[in-house]
This record gives sequence, C-alpha cells and structure tokens, in this order.
Amino acid sequence: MHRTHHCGELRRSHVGQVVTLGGWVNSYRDHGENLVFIDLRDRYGKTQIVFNTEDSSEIDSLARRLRREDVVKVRGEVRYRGDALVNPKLATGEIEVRVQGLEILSRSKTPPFEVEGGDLPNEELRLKYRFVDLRRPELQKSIILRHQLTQAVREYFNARDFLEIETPMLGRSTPEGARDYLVPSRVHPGSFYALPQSPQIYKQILMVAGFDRYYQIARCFRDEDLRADRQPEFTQIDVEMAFVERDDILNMIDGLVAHVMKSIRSVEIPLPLPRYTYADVMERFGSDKPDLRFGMELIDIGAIAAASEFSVFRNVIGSGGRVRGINVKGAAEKYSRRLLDVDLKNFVGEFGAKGLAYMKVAGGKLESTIAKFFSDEQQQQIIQKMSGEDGDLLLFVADQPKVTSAALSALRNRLAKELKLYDPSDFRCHWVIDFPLVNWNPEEQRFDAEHHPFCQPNPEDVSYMTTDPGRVRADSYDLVVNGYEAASGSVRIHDSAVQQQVFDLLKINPEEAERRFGFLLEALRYGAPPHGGVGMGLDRWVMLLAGDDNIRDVIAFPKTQKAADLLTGAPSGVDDRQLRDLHIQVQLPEEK
RNA sequence: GGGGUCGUAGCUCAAUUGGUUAGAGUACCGGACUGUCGAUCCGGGGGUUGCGGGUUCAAGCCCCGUCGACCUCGCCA
Repeated sequence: MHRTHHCGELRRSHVGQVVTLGGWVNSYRDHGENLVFIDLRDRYGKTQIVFNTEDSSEIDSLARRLRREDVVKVRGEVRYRGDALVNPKLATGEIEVRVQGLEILSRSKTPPFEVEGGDLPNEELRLKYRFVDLRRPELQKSIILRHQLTQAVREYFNARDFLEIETPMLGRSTPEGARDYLVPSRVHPGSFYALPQSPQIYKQILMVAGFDRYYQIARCFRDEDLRADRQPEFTQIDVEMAFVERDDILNMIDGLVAHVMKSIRSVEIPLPLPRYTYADVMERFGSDKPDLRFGMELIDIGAIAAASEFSVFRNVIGSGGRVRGINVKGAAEKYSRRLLDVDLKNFVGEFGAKGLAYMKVAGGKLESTIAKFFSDEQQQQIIQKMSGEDGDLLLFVADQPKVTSAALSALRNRLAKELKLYDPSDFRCHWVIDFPLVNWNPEEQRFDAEHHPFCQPNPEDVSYMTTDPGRVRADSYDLVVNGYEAASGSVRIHDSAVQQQVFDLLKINPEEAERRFGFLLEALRYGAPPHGGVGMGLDRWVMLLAGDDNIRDVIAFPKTQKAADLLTGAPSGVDDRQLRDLHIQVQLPEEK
C-alpha cells in the first residue's frame, strides 16, 4: 500500500496511529545527522515528518539526501508536537509523523523554479514546466474550483430534466464569424472538417429532434488572436431549451448563477438579475459589457459644447459627433498634467480619440486651459450636468459617437481600477438585452449579424426589417459579470421563412444559404419548436470566481498568445508521410 | 496586420545612463547544528547579458534586424 492517509488529513485525533504517507518533498530542514524535518506535500496539504536517530538511526543518511520535489513514501507514528511546537499555519500543524520507514519513489531534478516561496518566474518558463507550475497551491485551487463549478452546473441542470448530450468535434466549416480550425480528411482528398466554434447548429437540431432541454460542457475552437481573457480553445457551458420565450431562458440561467454562487461562495444573490437594454448601457457606459461595480457614468454635454466658444467641441458637434465626459470624483489632484496630457491622452488615442479635454472643479468653478471658452453660465451648466463638486476631475472626449463610447468606457475601467473604486472580490452580474439584430459593415457594404444569423428578430420590430434594418432589435442577451461577457445567447428562428428573410438581409443568397446551412434550414422545415439558449464561458467564470484576470491560470494546459503549447511544442511540423496520406502540400510564406 | 512592455546566474532583480574583474537575494553544492517550520551559521560553484549584425578606443546600455513571452487595437457570427 502506498498510503493510508493524505498530507492534509492528520489531526490530533490520529495520534498514536502508524500511518503511511506519499508525497513530494516541499522543503527540508536539516539539523545534522540526528534530526531532519521534511514538509511532505500533496494536493490536500502538507504534513511535517521527522527523522530522529532516537527511533530511526538507519534511515537518516537517506533522509539527509532528500531534496525538493523528490517523491517519497514514509511510514511512521503520528505524534502530538507539544504545546510550544504547534504550527498554526498548517492544518496539520498539531501533529507530525515520526518516521520508521522511508522509501524514495522518484528523484527530482532541481526544479526550474520554486513550487512554494520565491518569486514567480515569467510565464514562458511556467508554461514550459507546467507540471511544476501546477503543483503550486494557487493553481491547484483554481483547477479544483473549476471542477466544483462544472459539478455545480451539472447538478443544477440534471435536477431540471436537462440532458447532457455530446455533439461532434469534427464538423462542417460554416465560413462566417471566427476563423475555423481545419482538419484535413484522409478519405476525402481535398476536403476538411472544421472544429466547432460552438455547438450552435447541432443544439438547434437537437431541439428539432425533441430533446427539449439540453446542456453540454463543450470545447470550442476559434482561430483568432488571443487576449488575457481569450484562448483559441475554450470551454462553453452550452444550453438550449425548446418551447420557451426569452424570459424563460433568462430565469433559468438566473437560477444557475444563484446555484453556483451558493455552492461555490455560499452567498445568496437576489433574483432576478438586473436586465438593462443595449441602448441603455451603451448610452450610460459606452459599452455593451459595462462593469457595474462602480458608477462614473458617461454624460453628454453636447448642447453646452455646441453653444460654447470652443471650436474643437463645436466642430465635432457640427460634423455629427458627440461630446461626452466622465466625472472622476475627488481625483483633481491625483492626475498630473503630464499624466493627463500624455498617458491618458495616448490611452484614449488607442481607441481613435484625437484628444482628451479635462477640467477640475475648484471653488465651484472650472479650472482648465479651455475654461476660457466657456461662459460662467456654461461652466455652471457643465458642473451641474456632471454633478461636479470641488476636487472632481472632469474628462471629456469629443469625437464620432462610437469613438466617444469606446474611449470613455475604456478610460472608465482604467481609472476605476487605478483609483480602487471597487472591491475586487465583488461579483456583479447583469443581463444586457435587446441587442441590435445587425450591424452595418461599411467595407462590405452590407449588414452583418450582431450575434449570429439564427437569432430571432424582436417581433415588434419586424416591420423595420426592410425599411430600417439597423433599428431591428434581436431577441438576444448577454450576461455580464464585472465587465466581462460571461454568457451570450438568443431566441432562435424556428421558421424557415423568417430565417430566409434574415439571410436576405445579410446578403446571403438562397443558393449560398442552402450550401452553407442547408441542413439546418431543412431541419427547420420538419417541425421546429420555438427554442433558444445560451453559451456561457466556463473559463471566464472560473477566472472571475478565482478573482483572477488571466484565463491561462484557470486552464491546466493553456496556450500562449501565439497559440503555442510550450509544454509539448504544439503546433509542430509533421512527417511527409502524414502529409501524403492527407493529400496536403505545404506552401510556406516567402522569406523577405 | 498595427502599437506598447520585457528578455542579464536555475529563478527574481540590480549594474551610478557608453568606461576597471557584471552584483544581490533566493535556489543549488559542501560543512556545522537534536525542535525546526521562509530554520540558522560558515564556505563554494555558477554568466555566449535571447540570437545575428552594426556604430565606437570601449556596448548589458546606442542603432538595425530577428526570436520569444506578456498587454493592447483590429479581429473574435
């Protein structure tokens, strides 16, 4: 037997028992030939084991050769350490194991970095030696949290008649949306499978097939550039329901969120979760996924700006732009001119803003290099509109509407973080509903689907489908947590005629639609119930619950920004033989 | 594809802004120590300054290129 207990288990109640433990040498404290302490570690915790010549003279030469990360098996008696020697930092700190037998199961090379203590090395090294990194308690905690979350999710859905159904990984490429990861077919020369960007079409077909409550913890693949919260392969909690309207789905997911928060964090959250319209959050926060842990809403001062003598503002208004600002409460003295004129100006520049105007509220008046362009009355109007008080910093962006939204919402997030305007452990969820159905794509001179082409138009807006498509709201919704898109879904089109209408709008002609999605359209012609669902980003949920802002820390084997796996060396070249089998010829990009 | 940060001992960082033999902490190796728990004390080894080129009497530092990691814009139905 390799062990009778694990390393986080033994307590004072075990004193006197002879136990066997297995684990990694976390640290050793060598007091000479007669006394050696080892902290033995496994995923459950740490236990101090003691080698003392009084009771184990023949093994201490072996014990003294133990080094960090060696894997050992020890047998010994559990003893109380004594009142003065208890270590309150360890769950097992009241006891220690006096070793009677030691077996070294596996030696370790000196690890490239320390599992405990020491500074974290750069991520490149951590990823290359992921098996060492994953031994760190922080990562173990996240991986365990991830398991707990998936179990809570299964528990919730299983109790409500949902069926967990797997869908294929090798599917058909539907070239719309993200770039596909392709898999060449050996038996169909020149043909390719695509890895799923999401199980979207399959789950709709499952609804047509009568499995009216479905979920799946599904792996998804998107060949797009990465971010701190985006991996090329990620996991979705994929859900679909039939015979439902939007609110049935939102309520079901509300219940899931509450269940998860209860089981993971032991907190009750009030339901329903708040629901805001897209138009509302875009106006108030400039973002479709605003972080609501703090205020700092965007305020429009266009009317005042248009009447002022400040030509920059007036010209922007004259050319269809907007002047909007935020009030950074009490921050007038926290940002120097250099920070405002260089750092923050460059920051908003990344989002297309040509400038950043700022004013400080002092003595009930505005202090600014541009204050002279505003009459006393206009200054008072600005202060009132912005709810300004002495010591406040007012920041303005004057630009095209989209730019003011993008720049100010990014600025809002950055400043709130810098000024610690919220509790990082806070967890604020809300829905954003009524997204537009389509977006105008000026380059392609057509409308693109905002969500996806199977999303149902809001019945109240169908009359605009031909006259003013940009105005049509979709029956779609996102769940936003702390400024992250944590879930996204919609009611789907279950009528092939409506589906065709949407394809027309997206300039997907009937032949093309038939070629790409013919199987779905055909399925919709055989009795499709009203249905809808949601896909939730599991990795992001774990990240948020772990209080992290890096998705790689909640994935056991993540990829780098260039989608490489530094542990295994994927992707890699393959043998010519494999390429021949797949009828693939490689054409490398030309050298410069 | 664009912008930015970084790359110096196994690891984390420093090196007085171009000037002597590139240092510190930690890890590692050896020694001492019978109650430590971030053990302590003594001693030791350890460097292609990511890689390639250039400027200079002289380059870790300046210039060009390149590789890699991270952040970000575009992208991500």
